Amino acid sequence: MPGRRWRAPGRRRGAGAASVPAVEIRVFWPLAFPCHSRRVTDSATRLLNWYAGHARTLPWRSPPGAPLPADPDWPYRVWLSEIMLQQTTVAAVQPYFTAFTARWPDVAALAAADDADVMQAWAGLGYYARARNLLACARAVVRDHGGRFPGDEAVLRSLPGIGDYTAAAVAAFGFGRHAIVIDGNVERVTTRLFAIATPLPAARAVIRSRLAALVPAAAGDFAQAMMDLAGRICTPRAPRCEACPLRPDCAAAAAGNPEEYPVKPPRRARPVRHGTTWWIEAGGAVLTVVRPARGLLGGMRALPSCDWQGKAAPPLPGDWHDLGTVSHGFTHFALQLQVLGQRLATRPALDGDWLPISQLDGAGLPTLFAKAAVLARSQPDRMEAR
DNA sequence: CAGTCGTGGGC
DNA sequence: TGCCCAAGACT
Repeated sequence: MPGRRWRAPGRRRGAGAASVPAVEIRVFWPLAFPCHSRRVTDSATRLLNWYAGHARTLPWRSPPGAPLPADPDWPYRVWLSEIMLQQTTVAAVQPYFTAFTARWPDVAALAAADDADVMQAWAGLGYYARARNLLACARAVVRDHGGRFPGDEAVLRSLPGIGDYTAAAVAAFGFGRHAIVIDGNVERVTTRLFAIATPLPAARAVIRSRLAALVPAAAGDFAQAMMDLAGRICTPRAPRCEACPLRPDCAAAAAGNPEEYPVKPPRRARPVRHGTTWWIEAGGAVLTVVRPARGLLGGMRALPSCDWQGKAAPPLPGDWHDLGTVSHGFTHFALQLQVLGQRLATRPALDGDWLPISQLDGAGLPTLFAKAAVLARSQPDRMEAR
């Protein structure tokens, strides 16, 4: 039986994890679903056995085979991590997750936070709509759900910033519910496993139905295992099939072309846009603005700038000094941002906030404007006071 | 459906 | 260097 093949992982963390008896762990295992074929059940078991010995240790993850942490804020931590992990690497998320959970240890604390503080804390992580939706979601949980995250997938799905993937992930990882968790990792492993040649996104219906027959009772561990497998073995390029527990089952490996999955539509060329930002300095302070809530870098603190789609007039007349150009790549276009600077004896009457230059590093500028600020500060002699 | 929305790392 | 990529959601 599958349970006998399980062995205790080398290292474990979390309350009570080390004392969990084998018999208790076994109930999480995919013990013979009548609707599953033998082969599919074996695939899930092979993956879980691999995961038991190879799971990454992450602060938002309970160890393989372990019961859910008793911490009442566990779902909050899972949710926070999943929002941060959307299109973002584990390495990039970790310091932000640590900072957020230290500063806002539960959903009520986050819901009570000032918008500006959360946006500032999110600065540098990207996709800033996530931060706006993060606050909206925390406040909805407090207002509509008594400060406790719902465990039901459909209810989770109705909250701001939570789509199909995140709803399933929070239900499975945060509440131990049975859910079909599908992200880019799972898509890659699944399309290779079954050699699904339909291009994305049309392939998603097939992926879901194939996966539904594969997910065992331990749905959370299974999904985490798929992600670790995708990150370390079933990688986008040069997959290490020789080390893969699913090698015996994998149609793409058998055909010798795992790298050809998933099939994606051709990418559009990324245009280059040109824009201007203005460094306006007076008395050791620089003028900053908060960008409109929606759109690119929405809601973030920034330097005054044009919309880099057309011409824009400078916020004040005078002799502008060319401080250079910043190159920055966004998802669907590249930006060449010219930085023009002017140092004034007194602050002109302009909308925005004057920040001491010494405090700019912690001010929560997105990377684009942080680059522009570095450029401006690196050549103070280029700007003459008038 | 297809476009919008960041950033840093790897090759 | 330039391109692809990473635990997607929203419109």
